[in-house]
Amino acid sequence: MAYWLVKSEPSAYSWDQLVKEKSTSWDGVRNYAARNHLRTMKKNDAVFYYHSNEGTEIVGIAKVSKTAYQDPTTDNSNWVSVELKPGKKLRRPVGLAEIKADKTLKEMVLVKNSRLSVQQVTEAEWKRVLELSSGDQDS
DNA sequence: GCCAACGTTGGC
DNA sequence: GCCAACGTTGGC
Repeated sequence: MAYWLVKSEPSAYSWDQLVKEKSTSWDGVRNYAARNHLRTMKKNDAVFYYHSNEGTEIVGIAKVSKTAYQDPTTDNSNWVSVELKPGKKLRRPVGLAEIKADKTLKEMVLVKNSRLSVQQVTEAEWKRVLELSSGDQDS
């Protein structure tokens, strides 16, 4: 299983909205690197849900419920989307400042290339974020 | 609201 | 195929 991170501005589509709708088509991606990641996603892959602009924190874990298909918002077959459904909300959101300050996490794509909207997350990074979100295991 | 970083476009 | 110009993103 692979780990990912997707970004969304809460004013456009928030975690709460995903929870409420129970599933969403992750479309509108118009960046080749992000697109390639979407294509690589497998069913049940785990996806961190990051709020950009407002909050700037990882708030929850989504799951890939349907692998890549033609993006319904365009006729251009270059672009794909996947279907995501909400998994668990983090016990405590993990903020960007915290990520930047953490030894394990400061190499995350989120820090290195903050503009990429669909990113890969390593297993070590995944586990570390979960540690931080569950509280007190500070380094 | 500002600005740096990045991706894309288009002229040559 | 290079590179300057431009638009967009996102942190602050």
